Amino acid sequence: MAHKVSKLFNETLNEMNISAKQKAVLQASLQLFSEKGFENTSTNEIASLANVAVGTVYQQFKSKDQLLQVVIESLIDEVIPKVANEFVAGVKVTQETEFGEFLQNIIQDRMQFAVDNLPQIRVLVRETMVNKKVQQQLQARIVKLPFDRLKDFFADYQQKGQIVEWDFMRIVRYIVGIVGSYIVPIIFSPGQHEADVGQMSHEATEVLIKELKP
Amino acid sequence: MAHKVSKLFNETLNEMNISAKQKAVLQASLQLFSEKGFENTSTNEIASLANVAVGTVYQQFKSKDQLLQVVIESLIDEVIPKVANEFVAGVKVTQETEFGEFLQNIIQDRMQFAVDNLPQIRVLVRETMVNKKVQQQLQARIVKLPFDRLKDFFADYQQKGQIVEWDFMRIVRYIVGIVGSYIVPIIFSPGQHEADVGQMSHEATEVLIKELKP
Amino acid sequence: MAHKVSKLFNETLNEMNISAKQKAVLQASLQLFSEKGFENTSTNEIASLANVAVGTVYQQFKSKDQLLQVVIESLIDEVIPKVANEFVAGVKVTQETEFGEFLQNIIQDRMQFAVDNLPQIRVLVRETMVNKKVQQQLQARIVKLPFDRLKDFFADYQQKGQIVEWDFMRIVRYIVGIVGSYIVPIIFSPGQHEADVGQMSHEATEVLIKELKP
Amino acid sequence: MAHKVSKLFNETLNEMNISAKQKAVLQASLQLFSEKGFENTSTNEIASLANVAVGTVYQQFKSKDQLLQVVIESLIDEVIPKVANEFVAGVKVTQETEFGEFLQNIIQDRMQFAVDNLPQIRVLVRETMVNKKVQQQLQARIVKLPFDRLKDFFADYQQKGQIVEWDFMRIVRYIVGIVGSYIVPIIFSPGQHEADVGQMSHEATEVLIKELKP
DNA sequence: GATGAATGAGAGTTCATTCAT
DNA sequence: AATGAATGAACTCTCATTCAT
Repeated sequence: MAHKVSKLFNETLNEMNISAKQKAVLQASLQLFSEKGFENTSTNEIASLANVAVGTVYQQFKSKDQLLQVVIESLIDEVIPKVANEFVAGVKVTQETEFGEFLQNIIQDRMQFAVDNLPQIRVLVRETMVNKKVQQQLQARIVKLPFDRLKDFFADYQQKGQIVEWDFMRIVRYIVGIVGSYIVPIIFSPGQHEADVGQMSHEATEVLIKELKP
Repeated sequence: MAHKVSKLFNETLNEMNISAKQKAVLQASLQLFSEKGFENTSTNEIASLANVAVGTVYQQFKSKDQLLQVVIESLIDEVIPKVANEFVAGVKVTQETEFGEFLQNIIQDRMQFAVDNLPQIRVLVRETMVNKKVQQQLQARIVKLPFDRLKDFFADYQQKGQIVEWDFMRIVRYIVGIVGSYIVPIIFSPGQHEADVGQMSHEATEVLIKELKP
Repeated sequence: MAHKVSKLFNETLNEMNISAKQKAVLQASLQLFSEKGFENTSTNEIASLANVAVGTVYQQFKSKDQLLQVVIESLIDEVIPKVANEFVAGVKVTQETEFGEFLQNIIQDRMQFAVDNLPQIRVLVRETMVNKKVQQQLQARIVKLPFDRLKDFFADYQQKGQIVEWDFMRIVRYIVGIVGSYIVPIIFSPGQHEADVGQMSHEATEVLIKELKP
Repeated sequence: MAHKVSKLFNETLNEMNISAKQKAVLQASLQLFSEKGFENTSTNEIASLANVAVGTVYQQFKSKDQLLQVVIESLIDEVIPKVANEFVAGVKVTQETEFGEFLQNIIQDRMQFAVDNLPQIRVLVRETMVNKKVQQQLQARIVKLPFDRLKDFFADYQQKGQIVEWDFMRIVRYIVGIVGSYIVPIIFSPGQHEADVGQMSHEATEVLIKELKP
């Protein structure tokens, strides 16, 4: 179930009807913005990583800011919904699935996803901190994500009396909080952790099951 | 128990044996780095906010990078330990204090602290994402923070059988995770939330008590 | 007698044996050079006003400079001689025509011509100021203009004792000077004057008759 | 009576309270704008002619456009009024002065002035053709020039019956027209004419006296 | 002939840093 | 110690020109 954002990003670029060079520009931008941050990346660097002349960058994109916008918007408006859809659709659950197993699956999957896509997550996090427009776009997108199927599962477990009768958003908040307590340190310290997703997801599931008991 | 980082930052500057002008420079730097980010702040802006000539900035500080270093180091090596000390020292607990009350106090206090010091937290978070040196410094400092007294309290509650026998770091991780699930959205969306610390800390305590039950 | 330069320019283009697209390029160039000046006009703008791809511009013309050359040369070497010929040929004069009537006709005609063709005159004036080659071309052309018929008329009036025995060029200089004193302000302030050609030519004729009396 | 605009321009710069380097920048700008036109002059060229670093140009002036503005405004709002004042004040005329002598003096003086200051006149002419703001500023300034003393002289000659009873502005128009018929060709062809101011002013005076007879 | 994406030299501009005062 | 004009490397961006399609 875990995806490579870079692959989905490339698919998005393919749908954008731009030339191979322009795609290379956007890929180089994503990579460099992720590695060094937007302000510390020069258009010259982007061009040379993309094997392209500086002017080519500006053929399609009006400014460096617009380049960021396009990269971020692709992530927010194209990649994130795809990721969310595939994630939600990929959740395997039957009438017999215990909540613990269900939760373990979700958590392991999302942790693996985070660990697999640290650079792209970092760009989004960083730009969200600096750029108001990005904040609003991301927020607007998150609100619209199709979590209905997931919501239904949780409602089912609530009806069966397996988990507490809290609001769906509150439950999500705590799952994200506990998962984040493992993932955020990794996001912030690149290359320092050997992330053991199995161990982390096991622990996180344990505590969350306890937390969400009726 | 909650503190104003800016006040502690000023105290730190007073101890640094620098002139009033240089203090103003550091204060202006912290403010502007927090508002616009390091890269988007020019030395001219810093100088003019500090009511000082550009040259004066370079009298004391070798470079703009050093200026950031000094600001960040002051926060990490002076302010954070003070904050931690005062926090830990300020925790009121007796033999009769129930764990719930103890936890509620801690959480409310730290949430209030976070809400009161958003700009400074933002600088640290942002620079930690871009700047490897800052990452290492912050990490090295956190490890050395004097949490022994706190640790003892938790050990006590564990001995009394009031909380689960998890590792202290694991317990802290979950507390930070749950508290973070309320605070992080506020850090990322400046000016959008009316933070109701009372309500938030109440909810967070409720879930954490459940989570930490034996 | 007054002509539209744009019409003559088009005729010139028709004689040039170039494609419709290339004609559109030259027309767009003339228009944009006149509106914004050569340096402030980009080849992209020319192409898009001409509804043509940039490459098409360079199919026919070696460089942007050559484009200017062609436009200017068409004006100087084709349009101006035509204008001059038609003007000179169109002067109606018989043995009975008084000098005043003759002069009034000439002046009114040329003033109307100037007012009708301000944009093209502006291009020529502007480029003449910046571009040495244009200066030389224009000068060389003016010297060769076929003013013989006009010269004869003036010689006739001189023989009849109706006008002063000045050199033809000196007479022309003063006519141009007086007419210019009305027209130049209009050239320099686009859109500010309601040019009353009747009134202006009347005044100019009055003073010139006086001036050219024997 | 004839002045060097460059000297008056320098005086204006001295009154502007700017450093020697900044003065050099403005002088270099005037020179280059005059020689090659604004668009064909690069900030690098200005800096190197002024013996200054590129950055220095931008220390005082926000943009290349502002540099032009400052140069033009100095000419229009400082130099031109000074020139006009000195010219009008310098006109020597007594009750005995014949109109012809009076006119000859004026014309020779202004022709000499024009010939002596061709570069600066060229900048103004050229920018007036391209730049609407300059047009308005120049026009607004010309209207306010203090020609009262001159007007009185002409009124005197009119009362004495020595010249025709035309409106002052109409008389000025024709003087400018005739003088212009000698000067404009020189403005437009730099370095081609050996301007014989004596001969030119003599001819111009001759025709103007005739023209302005009652 | 026509196209327009690609090119890269060079433009205007910024800004961390220096240094004479 | 403080000043701020001066510096120039490096940035973003433009645009005349080319060339594979």
